[in-house]
Amino acid sequence: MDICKEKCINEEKVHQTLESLPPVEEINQMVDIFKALSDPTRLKIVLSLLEQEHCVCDIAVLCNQSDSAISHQLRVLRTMKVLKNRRAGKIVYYSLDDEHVGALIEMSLNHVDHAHSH
Amino acid sequence: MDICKEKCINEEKVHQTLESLPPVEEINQMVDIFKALSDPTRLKIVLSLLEQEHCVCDIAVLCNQSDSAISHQLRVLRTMKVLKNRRAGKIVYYSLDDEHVGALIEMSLNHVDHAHSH
DNA sequence: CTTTCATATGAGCAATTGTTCATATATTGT
DNA sequence: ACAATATATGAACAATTGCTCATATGAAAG
Repeated sequence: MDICKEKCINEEKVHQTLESLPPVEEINQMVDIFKALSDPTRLKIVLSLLEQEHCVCDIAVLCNQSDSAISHQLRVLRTMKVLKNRRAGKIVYYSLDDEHVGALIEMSLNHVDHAHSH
Repeated sequence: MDICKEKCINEEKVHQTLESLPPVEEINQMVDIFKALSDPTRLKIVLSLLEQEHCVCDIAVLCNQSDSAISHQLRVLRTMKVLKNRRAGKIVYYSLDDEHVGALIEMSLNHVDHAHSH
């Protein structure tokens, strides 16, 4: 918090912004959600599950990836509480476990659609 | 598109979902935004710039990082068109260049606040 | 024009990530 | 009990990432 001397720092502005920042804990949780969606395979998985559940095998087809690769990524998303699963015999069905993820994806679609007018 | 035989695949459901998926191009752009926000330093930078512009030096203080590290990350965010900058003498001020990023962050804060009730 | 200060950049390196391959577990059918 | 099938997991490895350190650029002041 001790903003040092002899530098180009605008202490006033820094202090203002410092107060407005969320606690570290929250920032890290936000990072985790973004990280979950920041890989093409994982994003495709989540996109695939927006409307209906799917089994591992179907998700692998949808993502053009091996069952194993998908299983690894499903574990990541499960651990992050983005997805949940239910077992039906040999088959395991995955579905969304986070109501907010849909909204996040919607926003990112907005970003992409209204492409930059630079 | 040729969904193979002899497998546990539910072709019906896979086809439905396949049609609902955005084109690869769009998915990659979405991934890029999420990637931009999926690092604690970069997210903190963007959070710091939500309300007002800051110079590189101030951002470094706000993020507890070296000027160099911040400069590297600012370049990443500039390249991704998340930030823009303006020069005032020796000092360079950075600010948001993407109206949608604010909304994205808002959504992720929602996610964090209404913490999972599992 | 030389020095100083703010920022940018390149090389290098440790840490992390996403996949493959081999193997394990779980459930069903024979 | 055993084989077959769906999913999960661990080790290994290449690729990517985010930082540091040294150095370069660009602007103001002496």
